[in-house]
Amino acid sequence: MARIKDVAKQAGVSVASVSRVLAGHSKVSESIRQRVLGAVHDLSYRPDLAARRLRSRQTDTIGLIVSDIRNPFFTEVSRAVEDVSYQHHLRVILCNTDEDVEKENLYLDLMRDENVSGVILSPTLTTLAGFRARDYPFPMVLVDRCDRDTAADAVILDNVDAGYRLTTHLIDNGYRRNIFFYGTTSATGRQRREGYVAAMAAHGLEAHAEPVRSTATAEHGRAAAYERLRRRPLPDALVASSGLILLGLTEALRESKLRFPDAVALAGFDDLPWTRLVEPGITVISQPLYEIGRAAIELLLQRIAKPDQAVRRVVLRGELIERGSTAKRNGSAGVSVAA
Amino acid sequence: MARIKDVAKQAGVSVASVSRVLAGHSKVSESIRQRVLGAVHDLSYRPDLAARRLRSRQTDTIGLIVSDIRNPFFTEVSRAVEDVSYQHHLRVILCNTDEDVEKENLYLDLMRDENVSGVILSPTLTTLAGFRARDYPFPMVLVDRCDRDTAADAVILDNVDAGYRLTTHLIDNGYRRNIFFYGTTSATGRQRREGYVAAMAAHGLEAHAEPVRSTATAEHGRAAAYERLRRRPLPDALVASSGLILLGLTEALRESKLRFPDAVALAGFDDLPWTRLVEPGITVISQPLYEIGRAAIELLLQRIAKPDQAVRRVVLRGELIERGSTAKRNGSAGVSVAA
DNA sequence: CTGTTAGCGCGTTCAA
DNA sequence: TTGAACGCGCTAACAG
Repeated sequence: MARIKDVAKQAGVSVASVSRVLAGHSKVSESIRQRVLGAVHDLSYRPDLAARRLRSRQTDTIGLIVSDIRNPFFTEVSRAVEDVSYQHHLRVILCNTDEDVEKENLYLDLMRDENVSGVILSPTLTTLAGFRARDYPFPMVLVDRCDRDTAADAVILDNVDAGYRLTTHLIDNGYRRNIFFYGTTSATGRQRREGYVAAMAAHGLEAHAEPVRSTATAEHGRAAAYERLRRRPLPDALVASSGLILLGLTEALRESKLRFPDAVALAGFDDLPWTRLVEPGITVISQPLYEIGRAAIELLLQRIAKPDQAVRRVVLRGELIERGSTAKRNGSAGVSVAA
Repeated sequence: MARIKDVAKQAGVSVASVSRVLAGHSKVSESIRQRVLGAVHDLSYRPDLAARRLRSRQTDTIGLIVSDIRNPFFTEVSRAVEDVSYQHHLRVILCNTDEDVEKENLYLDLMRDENVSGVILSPTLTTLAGFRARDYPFPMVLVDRCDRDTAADAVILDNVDAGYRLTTHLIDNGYRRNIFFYGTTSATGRQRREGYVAAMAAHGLEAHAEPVRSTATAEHGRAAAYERLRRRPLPDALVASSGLILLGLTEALRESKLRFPDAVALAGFDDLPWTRLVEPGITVISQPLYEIGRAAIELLLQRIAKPDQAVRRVVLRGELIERGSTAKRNGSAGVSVAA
């Protein structure tokens, strides 16, 4: 393995000159430049990153900490983060917390030890409470989860609005006894529930929100829905606060031999391929997933460049995609309102 | 930020003793141990990884290079890799190649520069040709893709067998004009096609394999299938060589207003949630995804521990999951064979 | 068992 | 513009 001193010797210059040529920002005569580049090529020299990092105190590495990469939301976000990072010559360290605060803290400690350039975090509820980015020794951007008073850059959906619109759509289409299944492990589920509750109240309807411990799998959502579907009377509609919970609800309906929208309507979040494929299609709020990831990494890059600039927040709007699972009911309230 | 010398001073010992206590493998008196640990705690000392890596020439980092993390196969594999890595105090650097050889090479160079402990790679066809793990300066394990003569540790499905069994199942159930859509960008698709061709031949049937440039999205599969479904006569069945292509085929059938299995049967790979949800369920070969990822990282850990041991290969068997999309045809060959 | 010391490979002063 | 020398923080020899 060739070292910088080997290159210097081969080129007949000092190691400092080699370093300068490689760094590119200092003034070096063209002749030295050429000789160094030639030697680098001849020796197949590659700078030692460990040494460079020790000296420069920079790692060109960012950390991506999510609850579970298998959640399609985070899958897509991580892809965007990796894409942009790659373009900026940054490596990405991937971490899954499983909504476990201890694991999350271990990973955050790891980020400090790694001296990463920055971190993109989807925090647990516990960590989000009173969260301040400047309490950490590295730049950090939150994604997907963030409260109104959180002191950190963040990229989120307008969750309250999304929950409100999705619920209003159901009500407009004649569904009145709507049950909202929301994940209790993240701020997102609670915010969407808030919108649901507001929409129900705005129409003089009683809200029924079912908490779901939606830790990464759809299983909890399925179980909760299945339990509810055994009781009578049946609700008019089931609403999921996330893509994973929606999957669980769909499974529960299938298992209960209930067709939607005839027996029970269904709606939720994330426009994943299967929501289109399951007949007659499932109504969802679509999030611009890749865009969210891209915004997060770009916010982080800006924060790295200007550590002291004011906190910024990117709030994206979800798109309501109406499908058969919430088709208008005959003689429904929606119709009478329209009349 | 406290340094090792600060800890040494605070504890009234030498830096070497601090290093020994932290390393744990040398003999140190209990009194020094306690004092060092106390000082470490008092000063909130954290060793500098950059310095440690420069000195020890080890990074405790592994690279995971896949075509696209959004492919559910790699999503699940990456989760397993991260889990096991975490347990072994290893970090994971995530890389997406998009089946692009140039990107793949850049990432492999990066792995060298990073001096990673090892790499898990899902190689492009180009890279797989004549691949030898020992041509690289770090331990490497292949996942998902591997030829018979590849000189590298690898974890793969028995793809030929899986393609054969899936096709045989179709034939047994009375489907004879079966078209196989396979991804041309990976060895996996070709191997599964091989099994398909063999099964068709074994029953005296003509094989029709349609190449699909399945670069990470289902779109190419959808387009290819849609094109074919416009022509007459229709085939008896569509078979996908991967989960993503299966998604595309399903979309094409939906778009063509063709119901399965009545108009055309459908089968493919990967037992993802949606294959159960799309009525009447899609027949698939299920791969033990998490298991594949786990086997890969464990193979890598063993290779790291014993760099010179013989090349090993883990070949897993897929499980045929029969669903409505390939229901037995009336008066079919399957019935007559069974009679 | 403990301390002293010499690097690991590089970037960056400081003089020239 | 260029080169010599120092030190980033740590681990591993070596000597005691």
